[in-house]
Amino acid sequence: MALTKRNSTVAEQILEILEERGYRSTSPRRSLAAAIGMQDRHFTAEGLRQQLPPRLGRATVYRTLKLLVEADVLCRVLLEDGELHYQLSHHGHHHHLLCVQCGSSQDLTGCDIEDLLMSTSAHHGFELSGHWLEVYGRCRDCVSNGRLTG
Amino acid sequence: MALTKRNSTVAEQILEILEERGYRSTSPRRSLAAAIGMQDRHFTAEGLRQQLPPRLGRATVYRTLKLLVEADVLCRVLLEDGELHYQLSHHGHHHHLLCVQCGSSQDLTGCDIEDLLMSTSAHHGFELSGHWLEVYGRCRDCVSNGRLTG
DNA sequence: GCCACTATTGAGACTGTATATCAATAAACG
DNA sequence: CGTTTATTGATATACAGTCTCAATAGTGGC
Repeated sequence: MALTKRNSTVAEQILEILEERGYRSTSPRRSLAAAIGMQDRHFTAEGLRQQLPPRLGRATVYRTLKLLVEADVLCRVLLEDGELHYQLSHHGHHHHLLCVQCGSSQDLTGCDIEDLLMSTSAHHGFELSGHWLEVYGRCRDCVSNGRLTG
Repeated sequence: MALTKRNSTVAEQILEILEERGYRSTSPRRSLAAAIGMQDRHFTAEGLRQQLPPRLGRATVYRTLKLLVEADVLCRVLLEDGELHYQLSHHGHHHHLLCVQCGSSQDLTGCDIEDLLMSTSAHHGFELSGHWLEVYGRCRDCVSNGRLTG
């Protein structure tokens, strides 16, 4: 259900996915989809709302974001300060490397976290059903472009 | 700085740790410490407040909880629904196995998460500075006491 | 014990995020 | 078209947490 760049735009794909799930294609949702397609970073609900016509109600923004998370179009990103952001989801369940300096994020791939958790949980007699992981640090660019750690 | 059960009560140890860090032993803090010592589960700030004399202000509860997290007396626990809880911290930085059925939590030990994250991050040119992990599932007791998955 | 100094408190206002209500509106489809 | 039903948005509300600031209360010195 995740987005795969083909010939259609991100906004079009978002609407398609919603329709596949039985949701109507409405004018507010088209605006939302277009705005989400323009984001190149993770964003907050309120930040997104400011980029939309003011007539679009707050509730609609939050409702739609929730739908899109359920549809795995978006994923939630928890910043180190507790702020909740959203970003396009590309890989089903995955985790993020969040740069605390420039705010960029990359997906954490090539990581056997799931396996490790599964086996460790088993040692505790624990039947694993889910987990939440965010990783904070500095991305390659920020590390090389200057030593400023602030 | 974490708690170690010796001859003194948890409440006494909490106050000692605060004093070591230069904070005064006040009546509200004694109430808070006593109440925290009574918890046998992770708890919310508001939940704790309801167990305290009403004259104890909301701000004081939140302020003290923050102090205790900084002092590593408490750690934060993020439930699957996004609710933030607190519980006594025993092992410095660690993670939790949270039972979604009975609400219990155990510390995740014998897990090389840090090492794995470190090496995987390095592959991405990422300089790791911190992370947040919570694991959800069913504890040993809930798994054996009945097959109900609800 | 008393004083002076300063940390701490708490009432209440405020912020930011998110959800609930519900009448009005607008898709979808025959 | 017209009917049906999802959707919307203004608004109220909820909730978690922080800020302000005058009043209070520890603490250490005497």
